[in-house]
Amino acid sequence: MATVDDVAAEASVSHGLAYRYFANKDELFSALVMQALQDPSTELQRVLVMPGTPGERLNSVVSGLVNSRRHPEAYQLLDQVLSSESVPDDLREAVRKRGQAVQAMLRQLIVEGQATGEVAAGDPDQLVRAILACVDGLTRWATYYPEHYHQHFPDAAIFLRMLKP
Amino acid sequence: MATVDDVAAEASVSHGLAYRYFANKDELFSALVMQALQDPSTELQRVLVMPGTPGERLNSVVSGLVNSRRHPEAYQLLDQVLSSESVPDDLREAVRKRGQAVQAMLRQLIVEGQATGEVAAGDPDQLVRAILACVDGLTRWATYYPEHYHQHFPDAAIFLRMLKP
Amino acid sequence: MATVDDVAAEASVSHGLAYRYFANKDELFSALVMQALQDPSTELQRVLVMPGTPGERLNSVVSGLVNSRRHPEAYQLLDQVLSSESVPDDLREAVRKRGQAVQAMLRQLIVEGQATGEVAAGDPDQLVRAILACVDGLTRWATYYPEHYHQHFPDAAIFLRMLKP
Amino acid sequence: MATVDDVAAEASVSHGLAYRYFANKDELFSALVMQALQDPSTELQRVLVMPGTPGERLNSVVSGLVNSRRHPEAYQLLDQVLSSESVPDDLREAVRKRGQAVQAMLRQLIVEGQATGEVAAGDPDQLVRAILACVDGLTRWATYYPEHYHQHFPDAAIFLRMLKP
DNA sequence: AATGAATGAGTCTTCATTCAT
DNA sequence: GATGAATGAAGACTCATTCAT
Repeated sequence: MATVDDVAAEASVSHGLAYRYFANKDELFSALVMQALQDPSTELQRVLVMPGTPGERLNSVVSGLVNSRRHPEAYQLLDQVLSSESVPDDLREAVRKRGQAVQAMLRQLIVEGQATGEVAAGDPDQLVRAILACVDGLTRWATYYPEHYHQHFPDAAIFLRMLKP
Repeated sequence: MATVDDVAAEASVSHGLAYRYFANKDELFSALVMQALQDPSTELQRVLVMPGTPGERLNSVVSGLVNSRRHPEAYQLLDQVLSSESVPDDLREAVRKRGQAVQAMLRQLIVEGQATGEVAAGDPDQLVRAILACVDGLTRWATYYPEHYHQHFPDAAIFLRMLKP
Repeated sequence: MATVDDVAAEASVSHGLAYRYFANKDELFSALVMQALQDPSTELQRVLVMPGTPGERLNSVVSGLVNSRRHPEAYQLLDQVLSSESVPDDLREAVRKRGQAVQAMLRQLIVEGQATGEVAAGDPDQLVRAILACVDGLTRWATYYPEHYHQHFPDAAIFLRMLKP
Repeated sequence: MATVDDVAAEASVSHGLAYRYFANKDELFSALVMQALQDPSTELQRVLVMPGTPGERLNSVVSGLVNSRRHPEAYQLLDQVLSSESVPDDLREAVRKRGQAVQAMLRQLIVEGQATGEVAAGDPDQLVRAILACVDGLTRWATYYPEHYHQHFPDAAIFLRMLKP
């Protein structure tokens, strides 16, 4: 991971000063993550209050999730939180919690969509996991194969086929 | 990353012994990764020489990839290689190379499948990325949400819908 | 060789601090040696530009070399550099180079002294080696028999007899 | 210093076997040194019982000491003992003791030589140190400037001039 | 007797953290 | 508030030593 000196230099302050604002490295890192945790969530909230059938709103949500990975910086940080062992447990838990909120929201839309016949039958939990695994995978690809990432970024429509009846 | 002591303890030996077998930590770690790199790859090769139409073989490959994540240990290690900064460059490159080999193979099948009409039209590169992002995402889910992973493991059929015309 | 902890403790600082000033142990040790290499060399240069016959200047040089061993600390360090296997090659070479400079200077004076008849005839290289072996030997004695070293420190006149015609 | 593996390999046995013969590395090293301590001493004993005036015998002793450094291997080992910090104290003491025996012997001959007028007047201890410093210095030169060592090995006569009245 | 697999204490090095200025 | 000198805990690596075979 980045050293405290790295982070402080990035902010153009001394590492000593960082300890005036944050008790330790974990808290400094947590603060950065919490910030990333806020930004994108708002976008999702808007989708939830949108009008339309469950299937239509599901389309919007999934498209939003997929396309948000066109600028994956914030998500890459959240990714790191989950994969790094040196991250404090409570931070990892916070990130995981947020992931589960997205899961629950998606599950609700899927169940409603199945009721209206707009979404394929089947275990809604499996469908949620399938969709979210894809979105998470996109984040990883953005990180590790950045060269061709934008050129062949998959259209959200492809992922939506998984939900088609 | 795991310490040499961690790895040695995992094998129930002292860290000193590890250095009888591996020149340094990098080589120890490389050996573990190379092993993970071998094991599952053979399975994929078999699928390639299978009989059947491109679409049928594509079904097999994707099902194989998806279901291989039911036991994600080896893939988690490969995941780590890509995400950890402290991994030697040549090792990361080896893992990336292998990923690209899978990409190429999948792309070939998709192009053939589109020719026979078994696979949806569209940029084959996008389809490849969509599929592989999903598979990669499954590995992450296995790692960070292990509790409910097996209960609601998505059926390969869900992912195959992305390729359906 | 001394450990980094030893050297740091000698300077009453933590080993960690040593790494603020020196990239690694080799550079720390090199710095100490280079310092020892500078200090006494200046003295010799002054003798070379002294007035007087070759024989007189030779007397001064040899007396200077011999008496410099009354405070052998710096020379002991140079001694260590040559005798320790764990010293980096370039450092050893620097010390060796300096020894050869002293040799060359001494040889020149001896040849001139032989021309004026102030120095005994014979292979000048042998005479150089004889004189310098003695001086080196004094350094060793200072190190390993420090008890009686100062009480019976040999007068430079004794060594000068080796050069008397 | 050499590792136990090095020494064992030199003797074409496993390091494990070394521990059957020697309690530990120190004792192994001590045994090597003690062996070197025996060999050359016999030569000196013979000189002591030689006939002749003190001055003549002194000539023989010094010539013997100087010329013994034409094959300095054994003495280099003794050198190491004194200069290495990791040598057990009792071993260093043994080597030092032997050095002092040579000193005492030489001093006796010098005192007798001064009585007969064959040796220059002056503090006999200084003369002893001067002679032995030279001999020790020769050992060092053999070790650290081996290239030109034999070509210009100083004749014993040069050193004997230090004792000339 | 002989081997070499196995252990762990000791050393170099990094980096989070503290604190005098 | 702000800096960076200083510390020490932790990790990679070496090697003397032990012991099962």
